[in-house]
Amino acid sequence: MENNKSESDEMEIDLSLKLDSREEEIDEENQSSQLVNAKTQGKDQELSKAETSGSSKTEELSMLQTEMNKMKEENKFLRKAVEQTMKDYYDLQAKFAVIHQNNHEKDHRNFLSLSGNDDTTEGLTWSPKILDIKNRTLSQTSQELDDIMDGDQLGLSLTLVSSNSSITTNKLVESTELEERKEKIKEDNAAITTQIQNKGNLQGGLTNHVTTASPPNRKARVSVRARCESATMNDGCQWRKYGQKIAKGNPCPRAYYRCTVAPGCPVRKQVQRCLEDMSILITTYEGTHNHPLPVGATAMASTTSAAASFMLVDSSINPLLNQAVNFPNYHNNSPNYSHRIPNSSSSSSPYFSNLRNNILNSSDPNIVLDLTKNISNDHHHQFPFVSSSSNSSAATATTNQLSQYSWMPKLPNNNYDGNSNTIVNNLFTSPKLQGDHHHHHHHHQNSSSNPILAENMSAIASDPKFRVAVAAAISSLINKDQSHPISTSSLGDHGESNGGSVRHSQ
DNA sequence: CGGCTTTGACCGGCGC
DNA sequence: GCGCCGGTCAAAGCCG
Repeated sequence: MENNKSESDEMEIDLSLKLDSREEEIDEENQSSQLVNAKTQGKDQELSKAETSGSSKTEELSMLQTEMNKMKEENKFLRKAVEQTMKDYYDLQAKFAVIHQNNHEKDHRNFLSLSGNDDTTEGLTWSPKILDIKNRTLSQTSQELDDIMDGDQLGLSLTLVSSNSSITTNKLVESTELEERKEKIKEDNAAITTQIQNKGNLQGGLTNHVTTASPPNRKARVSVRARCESATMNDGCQWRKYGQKIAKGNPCPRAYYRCTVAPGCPVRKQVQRCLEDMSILITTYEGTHNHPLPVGATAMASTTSAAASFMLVDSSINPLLNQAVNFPNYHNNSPNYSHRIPNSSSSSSPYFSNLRNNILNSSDPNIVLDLTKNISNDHHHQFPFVSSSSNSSAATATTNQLSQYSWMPKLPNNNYDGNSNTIVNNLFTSPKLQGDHHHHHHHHQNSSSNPILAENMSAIASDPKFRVAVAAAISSLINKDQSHPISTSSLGDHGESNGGSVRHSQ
């Protein structure tokens, strides 16, 4: 652990240096952009020579003021980015500590699994993740790093050596692995630093910070709470009931369904009425579809995807959460989802990282999408809010465009004090609902700290294409990391609430 | 008749 | 080891 300390210090220094250098570069960029603006102004002035000198001065002044405002906002953003980077850095540190601990506690045979897909390869889970960060953010860097990462991703070489060597050798191998991970953490910091390069470019930031989930140790789940009169929600998939039980603590029977869209599809779902409010149907999805899903899947799919992405980023930091995340996923071969979107929403936005941190504090790995909130009563539009199981406070009711989808009933207010991570349904707000907010976002608590970012977020998040893109991106990210798709189905299937014909589940 | 639901039996994990 | 509990199986019955 002392080694850890020294490493941390070392990395901290590295990070700060990188940050400094980045800021310098950014300053240079700002200066150059200023020069460009100045030149533009000069041309403008030439074109309007007829103007009086007084008016041109006024114009120049206002432009300068605008410029200053821009700079201020950029500085704000940069500050946020730095803060976020530091936070990520500490998160990584924590992660490293956990892995370090795991390395000593873990049975060696855990490392003998040939792929990270093995349920027992908890110790390896983070390697592909970091690799992914690297591939996405530092692809332009030296081949050495790629080699390091490749070797680490394989993990196989290490484990084989381990299996054929004495215990002493194993320890050496472990330390080697630790060294590599140490390297990776440094590289990860570099990746985060790279993220700052995209200051002012939200999308770039998103791109860089994306990580992918490692194979969960146990099946992850995404629960959807929605008001529904019928027995099940019409989520666009075909389901076959294979069991029913009365779970302890809830007199309402829990029904078990299996996806029948394709033979052998492992996706299951559980449907149960909420004890506190019988009008609320809790649908829990689990597993990954082994078949293509219709393109139309946007509503539930995107929401659950986003939820999953939060957990996904989360899981990159907290291995414990890794085991629980359910991602909506589409089949690898599905042409509809084969395109890759290099970013996922979650991480670079302060809002999302707050969300992530909230989830991080939760001991409950499951995700709950609460679609029972009312749309109209939210005058203080906020970004997604998560309540964790350790936190008894109910999720703040917010609006959700999802409730406007055909399969969703009209939703009255409901406060939910669940035991899971509850992502309130305004994950993505509709453009319509949001229209007013574009002009008044500075009134909102969360938006006030960074209006530009908030506006960007709003604009992006309100784009339906973005939601589809997020779902596709997540699935591709996940698929890239794993030879077999992570669980997720869930999202995929209900995704096309409009399209699919459900034969029986209801 | 095929596909579905129903429902009691069965199984494995977990805590005591 | 035992009992509880959640989840699944599979036989029987239902339905279009």
